Amino acid sequence: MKLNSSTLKLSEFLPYRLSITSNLVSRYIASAYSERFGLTIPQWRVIAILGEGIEQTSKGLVDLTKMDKVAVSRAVSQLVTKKLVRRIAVQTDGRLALVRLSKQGKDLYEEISPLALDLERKLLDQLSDQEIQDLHKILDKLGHSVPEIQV
Amino acid sequence: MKLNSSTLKLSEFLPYRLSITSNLVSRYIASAYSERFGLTIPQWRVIAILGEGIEQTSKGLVDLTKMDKVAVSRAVSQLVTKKLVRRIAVQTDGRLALVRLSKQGKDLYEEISPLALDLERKLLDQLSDQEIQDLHKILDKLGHSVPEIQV
DNA sequence: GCTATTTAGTTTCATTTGAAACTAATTACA
DNA sequence: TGTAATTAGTTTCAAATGAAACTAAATAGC
Repeated sequence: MKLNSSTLKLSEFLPYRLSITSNLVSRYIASAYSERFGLTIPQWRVIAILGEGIEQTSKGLVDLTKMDKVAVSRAVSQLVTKKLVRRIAVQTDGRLALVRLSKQGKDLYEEISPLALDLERKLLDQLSDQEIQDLHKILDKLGHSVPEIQV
Repeated sequence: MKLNSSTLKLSEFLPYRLSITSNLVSRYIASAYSERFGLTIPQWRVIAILGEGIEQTSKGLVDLTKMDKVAVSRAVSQLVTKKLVRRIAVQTDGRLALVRLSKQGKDLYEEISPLALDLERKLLDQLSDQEIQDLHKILDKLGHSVPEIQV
């Protein structure tokens, strides 16, 4: 394969290819969550993090989801409205609120997470285990190569 | 490395990782084009395609950039305003207009394309040639794994 | 030839997104 | 202590995005 070193071809330009593929995957995943559970990707990410542990502050969610604080703020508000999470004030620091899955939220998490893993499996179906490992490693490296705010 | 087969961890969930990394890369590239040339990513993609050949219809640009026709329509209009491209009516088919780089557009292309390759090189700096080839192959496979509209 | 369908491209409108400003609380430190 | 700086989180406003409706031209099928 030509390593695109001196001539520019958009179809082989990696930032372009990465963006196209990622958007394709995101749209696929987003439509599954939206159709089946009425969730947006930011909402789903918040639920996924909360499902992994007990609770998080919004700041914790920002760090763990890599979304910006506006996106997290909105996703949490929407999830509160849907009664999937609750906000719990912290006595010792009035700026903080812990976010925690409600019973309904936990049930939803239990229902979605197998689907998510299944979607991932379908997506990675054509890749060997080696390629999946390679991809993780490559994404790590790319993340570290981008100046400024890293993954 | 754990292959994430039965438990869900967002930080290892590939659709998520792909999206985060791709957005990071896109933001990095977008800010370079915007700061130095006042171009958006869609505008840049149109110029990149036109720089590879002589001219294209908007439909051709849609197919080659994988952007939707609204995005292409807007990018072309903006580039016409900036006098970087011209629209040329087609005598034999009144629906079509060919889009072609102006002299200024060509000059800009000549200036940007080395920068683009340079940004790509910086980004891929930590990857071996083998890994770069792997990444291309993996993106191909992922694109084909997504149901419906493929890359 | 004449109507129906398809195709190219644009416009409209509603939603999403993100930067910047803002509020409220905490911490630093003179 | 009291003021300045920092931190958590929300709101506001403007720009980007995308689906759907629309215009105009070409093609298909009768």
